[in-house]
Amino acid sequence: MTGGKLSPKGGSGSKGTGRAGKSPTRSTYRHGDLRRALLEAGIELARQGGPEAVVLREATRRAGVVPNAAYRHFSSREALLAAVRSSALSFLAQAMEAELDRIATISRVDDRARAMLRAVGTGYLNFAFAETGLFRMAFAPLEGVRTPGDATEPPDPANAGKSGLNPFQLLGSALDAMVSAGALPAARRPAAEFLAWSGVHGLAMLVIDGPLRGLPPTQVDALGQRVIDMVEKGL
Amino acid sequence: MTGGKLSPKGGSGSKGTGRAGKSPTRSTYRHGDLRRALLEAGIELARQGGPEAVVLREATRRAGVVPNAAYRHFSSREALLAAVRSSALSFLAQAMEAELDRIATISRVDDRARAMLRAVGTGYLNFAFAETGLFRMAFAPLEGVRTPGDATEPPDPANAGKSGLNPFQLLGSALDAMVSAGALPAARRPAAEFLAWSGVHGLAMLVIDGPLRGLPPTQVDALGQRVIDMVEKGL
DNA sequence: TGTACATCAGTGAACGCGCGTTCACTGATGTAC
DNA sequence: TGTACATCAGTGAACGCGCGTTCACTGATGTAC
Repeated sequence: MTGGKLSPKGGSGSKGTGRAGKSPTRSTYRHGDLRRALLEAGIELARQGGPEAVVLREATRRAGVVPNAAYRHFSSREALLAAVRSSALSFLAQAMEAELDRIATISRVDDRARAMLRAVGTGYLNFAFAETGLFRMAFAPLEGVRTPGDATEPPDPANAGKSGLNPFQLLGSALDAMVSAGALPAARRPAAEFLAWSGVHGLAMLVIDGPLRGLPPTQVDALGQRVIDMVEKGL
Repeated sequence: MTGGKLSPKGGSGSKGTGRAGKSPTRSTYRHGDLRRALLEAGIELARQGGPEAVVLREATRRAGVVPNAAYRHFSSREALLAAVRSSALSFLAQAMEAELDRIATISRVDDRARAMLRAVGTGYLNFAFAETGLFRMAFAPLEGVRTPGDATEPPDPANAGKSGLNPFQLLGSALDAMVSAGALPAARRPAAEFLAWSGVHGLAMLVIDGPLRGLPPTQVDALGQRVIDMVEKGL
């Protein structure tokens, strides 16, 4: 029984070398960083197939570990899903921030505020279309979690981008900027995030999962900008 | 072996009487209308738990029949799902028509056209919130079907309401009326259904499955009207 | 009016599937003396 | 510097689960003569 599934090429033994990553074999008995490996496998699974594809056993397979080993690091499949979802939300925030970075040069405050709103929306849609699986993961309803998207609720840093803001907060700050700049009447500010969010989220869902699936990318992008027009004008 | 699962209270024997409905026992060897019974069971399952809950074996259980009996009427679970989805779309169309009926009395054509758009949106949201499971069923992505919602594509009468129009067509006709009445510039008409649809669909998804889950009904309704305001103004 | 036969809707039994999760274990690591 | 021991990350084997689907069957119905 010596050896078994371990170490076909034997050797290193010392710790620190032991990040086997996605290889299904490993040279050490201990994995080294199994929690991270499972999380990364989970993210990859979600990327390809959304939340349903995040299967505990498959994650352990990819980490080169026996199925129940996962329970040292996650109390259940749901717990793994929750961690993957936090990452997905964080990626979404980053996509939104990337669009925000592109408009940093605009000087007029009202133009800039409006551009922020558009950037936030464009980043959201870009992510939804480029990373369909992760986008669906970000908004998957999880049993235990009160507000599934978690984009609205307790500002968990795990859900944030580089700015420290989560996707929902990024939208909120764009709207605040519009009010400050006089581009949006203060009376319209309350709950405005839900209106704007509905517009882009709806298009995303129709295109990703729904009746608009299969629409050519150029048309999807055009539609995206028109939805954002509608939101900007209609708020 | 005579009797078995059949006929505890024996009797009728003649056909036509034999609609056993949801009762798990039946007095005839033949069921009478199993296809319909399976479909209705499927609708009930979808109503309670959405598409995932439409489980072939459970539908047969409710129809009081052995699991594989379903294959006399549906070639696979997917085929049953497709039939259930058609019904769901038809119910959605009816909910929209019900709202349209309420505004039949408005005389000014432009007011009336605008009210049609609002009615269509309101009916859509009412249905989404009142019949969450069926709403999700209506837009579930099915393997075999080209355009999952089927609300856009070949106008299958099975998806329609009393007017003969499916949900997508109802929206389109409201927008056409707005153009005729001068309430919407013709230049804005193309693809306008996708913009309007995105707004209401997004809110529906956020509330049903997403981060806005659990919001009190009054707030949900208020938000619904504001989204419709945004759409009307932003189109 | 009666009999023979084809049709086909439902039965009965069984498959393989992969999943999440539990149990008792063993081997490697780090620490106290 | 060496030894004893506690810790705990990963192993190995097994569960029960319900699902969709296939097979060969049998019983009821309708029709041709």
